[in-house]
Amino acid sequence: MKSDIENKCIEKGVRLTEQRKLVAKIMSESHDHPDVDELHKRVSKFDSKISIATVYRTVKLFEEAGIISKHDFKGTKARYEQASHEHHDHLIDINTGEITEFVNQDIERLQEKVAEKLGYKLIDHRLELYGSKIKK
Amino acid sequence: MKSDIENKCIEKGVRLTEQRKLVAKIMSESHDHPDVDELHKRVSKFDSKISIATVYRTVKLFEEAGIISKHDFKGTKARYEQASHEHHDHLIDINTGEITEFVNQDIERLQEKVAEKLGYKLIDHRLELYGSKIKK
DNA sequence: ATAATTGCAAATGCTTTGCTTGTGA
DNA sequence: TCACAAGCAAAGCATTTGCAATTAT
Repeated sequence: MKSDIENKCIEKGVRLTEQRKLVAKIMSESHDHPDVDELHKRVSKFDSKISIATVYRTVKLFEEAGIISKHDFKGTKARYEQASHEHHDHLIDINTGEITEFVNQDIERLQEKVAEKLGYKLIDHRLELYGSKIKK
Repeated sequence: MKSDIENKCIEKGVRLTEQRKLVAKIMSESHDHPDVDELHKRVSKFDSKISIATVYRTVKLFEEAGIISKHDFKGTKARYEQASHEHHDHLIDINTGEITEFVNQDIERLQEKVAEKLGYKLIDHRLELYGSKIKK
């Protein structure tokens, strides 16, 4: 059956090819934040001839359609995740690279306030926490 | 006389060359957030033979010594500013690229709390607001 | 003196693109 | 059918690096 992302492509009128369906499927099933290289590795298991240029073009296309999100965390290549309904931010483990998602409405509200106070309408933001696990 | 950054270099035992002194001087006097290209342009007015490779090496050196800070804002090349005593975050005007610095202790505190709740010690963070000016 | 730094150009790493062939609606 | 997409290799862009010549301590 069709993957989540494939359905969103149909919704948005994004033309589907075999390669795009495959990237859609893999991204739909990935619950981490793979970079393009990793994504290319994953799709290559199902289509050994898919070009990395196609993967680059596809993630860009999906991102521009608002179907997936791109993140440029410090010191890493661009990573992608399925765009989710609820907005969230990220905490990155500086030792392992592990990513935890979180939502904090208080911070969200304060950001708007800060922007407003400075005479701006908040359009977008980036909040990343970098930390190390506390052993208990 | 010696620039702020030049003094910090002496403090930290960073070897000073003519080129480094010049970059130090320009960065000390710059109250914006120039990228390497812009910085190279500015120092070239005083030393037309300075290589951009040297500028790259110098900002990297200063950054590793904690004397200047590097920022990778969305969709731009790396930009630098003199490391300042008080921590602050940035609001970027999405239309003009203009940068406004701000501090918000409530947000800072909440970030620590979020990290803690997730089992992490907060080591570093990145908070950037992207907005457009409200015309009044 | 001599270990570190410069300038240059070549190399790098990630990402994009031109072009020819293939393909989805 | 035929505008658009894929694959390949080449190009692009920011940044780094090897090497021979120069310089700071």
